[in-house]
Amino acid sequence: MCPTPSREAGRPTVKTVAEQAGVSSTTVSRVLNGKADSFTESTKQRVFDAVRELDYRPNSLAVGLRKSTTRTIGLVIPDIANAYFHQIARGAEDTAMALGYTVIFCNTDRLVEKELLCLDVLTDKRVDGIIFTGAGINNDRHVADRLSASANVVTIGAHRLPFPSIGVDDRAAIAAAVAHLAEQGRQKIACIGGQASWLLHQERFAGYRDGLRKAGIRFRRELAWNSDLTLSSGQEVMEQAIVSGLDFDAIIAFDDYAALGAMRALRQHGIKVPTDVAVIGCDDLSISELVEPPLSSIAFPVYEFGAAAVRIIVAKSEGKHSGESMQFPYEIRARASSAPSAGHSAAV
Amino acid sequence: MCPTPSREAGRPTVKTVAEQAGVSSTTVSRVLNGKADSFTESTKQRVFDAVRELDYRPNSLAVGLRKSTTRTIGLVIPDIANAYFHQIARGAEDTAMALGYTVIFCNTDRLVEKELLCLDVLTDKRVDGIIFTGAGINNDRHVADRLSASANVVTIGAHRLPFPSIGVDDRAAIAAAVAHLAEQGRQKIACIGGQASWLLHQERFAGYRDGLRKAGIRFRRELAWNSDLTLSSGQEVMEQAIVSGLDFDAIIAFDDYAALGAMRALRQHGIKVPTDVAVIGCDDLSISELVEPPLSSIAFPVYEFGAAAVRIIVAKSEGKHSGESMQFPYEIRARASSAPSAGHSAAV
DNA sequence: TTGTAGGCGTTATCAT
DNA sequence: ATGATAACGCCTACAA
Repeated sequence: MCPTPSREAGRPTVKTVAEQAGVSSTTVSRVLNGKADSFTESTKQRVFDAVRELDYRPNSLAVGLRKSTTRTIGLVIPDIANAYFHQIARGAEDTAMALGYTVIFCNTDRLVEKELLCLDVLTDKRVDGIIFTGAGINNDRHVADRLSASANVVTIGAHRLPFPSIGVDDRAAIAAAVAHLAEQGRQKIACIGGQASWLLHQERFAGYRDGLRKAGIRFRRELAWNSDLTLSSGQEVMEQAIVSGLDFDAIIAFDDYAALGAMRALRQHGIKVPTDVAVIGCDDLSISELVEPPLSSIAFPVYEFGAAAVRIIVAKSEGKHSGESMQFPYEIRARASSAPSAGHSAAV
Repeated sequence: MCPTPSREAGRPTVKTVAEQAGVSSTTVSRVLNGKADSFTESTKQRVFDAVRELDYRPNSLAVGLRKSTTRTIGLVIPDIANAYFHQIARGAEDTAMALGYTVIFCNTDRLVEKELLCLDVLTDKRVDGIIFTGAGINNDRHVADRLSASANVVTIGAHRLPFPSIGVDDRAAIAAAVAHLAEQGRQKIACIGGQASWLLHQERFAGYRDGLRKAGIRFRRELAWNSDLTLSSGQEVMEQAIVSGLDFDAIIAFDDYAALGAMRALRQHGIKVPTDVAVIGCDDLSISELVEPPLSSIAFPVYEFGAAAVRIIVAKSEGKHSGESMQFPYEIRARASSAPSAGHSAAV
């Protein structure tokens, strides 16, 4: 009448299985956990049969309580709706799932209170580790203060936290982008940065100046603009620059959203990209190659960031100490927005 | 020397707090859970002080085990990297966090095995409910079979599962989009659909035919194309149609990605949008208004989908039975791709 | 080769 | 107004 055992509240426990199999719960546990090779075949078989018939699955709450490890990883993200974080999330979840781990995620909007709340919630849930992304914008003292130094944490992106970190050489990446623009014969290269207090901005801004210096171009303060690295903010800043009558023939934005906003402002003023102004962004969002003209950008292996973070956490959690920081390569994706005849890619 | 209590493995428990406060652990638990208003002020105070000093936070594993509720919600998504799901995820997480819940998410790529795996993992973790999104593509029998009928599940989008469902009237939405194209004077309206077996496709395709009928346009089989509703698939299908020399002056795609792919193919063939062909998509991804020309689309309150799903689950989980299905309004966002002088919006 | 008993941290029941 | 105790489901010494 009811062949498939229902998955109601009253789910079977080790005890149920033990009774059904006619053994003790110890035996069930050991068979299921692969301990003790020394078991009668018939015993094992009876246990497995009972498990199948009852559709038994261990209660991970109980397991977690007992073993104080939950095979769960917390992912702290500013905003899952921001394209930059999709691939991180995807990489993390894929890898976690493949390793038998689960991912809990929280959005912080870079709000300190929310960051702390997330940290607390995750700690309460006894996650085995936490991936902390997208900061380097707030001062992150509060994070360090809330976490024990021995916590299993990995940061992604520019941070100053005492944990293994994953990312790219932001400074060199931006410098390479500037070099790319210079190679196209651009000499008046402006930059749309973030806010001066952001660690991320500081790194990339240093790269911008490096790039100019190496290209033999003098840095001009009036061509270095600050934004929030959002679409609207990029548009605004560009608008300002145009109406101010500033003279430039190229733009490097520290973020694709800002670059897209800038392109929109340029279009509205009838300024042609790349003829009049070449544009290159940063992060290579999936949108970027869809706009007209396709936006050049600096690509990072973001999926790998998430995957690597999980691997580091799992390794440490399982006793293998691999907990090192990692630097990934970046790649300039030259498209029509910065190169008359686009298409080539330069990796580092 | 060490003012901030460290959060090492040896975290304080109720017992620790009890000792520190000079009361029993029962008292601690009751004070903390707001039971028993009948407590000496001094007792309460001592407990709260101890909690603060020790930085005590309950172990949610133990709580979950005891109360068999985890304040955790599972979010099953085909692919978090697909723009359609960002706002769902965001809406779900925001709402969950505000209600004191946590979200676990898994990507399934619409693979049956992965869907089942997710379901099992979430059940093992004793989540209080599951949000199941983006199906109506697979036959979802396997999902229903794996879940107890009393499970706290909410589906988002076209499904045939015996659970409360959230979405829009897909059929009416597409019909409205066809009406919009007809209003622009378009008579040869083609459609880029999904696969015939997809529930989602069936609904929207019915809407396409409804729309044609109401506009007094005869349905022509050769203008109804099937795709995977991806960028590349949309591009391919469009390519095919063009080289086949088919005659059409408008396109409705059942998904923005497909529409964007189609626009790319049109551009490559020098066909002007909207002059030669008007295009409208579906889902109104955030990308869509960034391309040139901006893509018209049907917008759904996707953030609300996620939020509402969480609210339904939480309500049911906490005993209030609100578990009803919900239909949200859609809105035609007419932009330059379908309207010479774009800008107006028609909501329903 | 297998079973018994205790405890992970919490809350609920029953006393006092 | 507060405490002792048991139980949630599991794993793991320690015994046999």
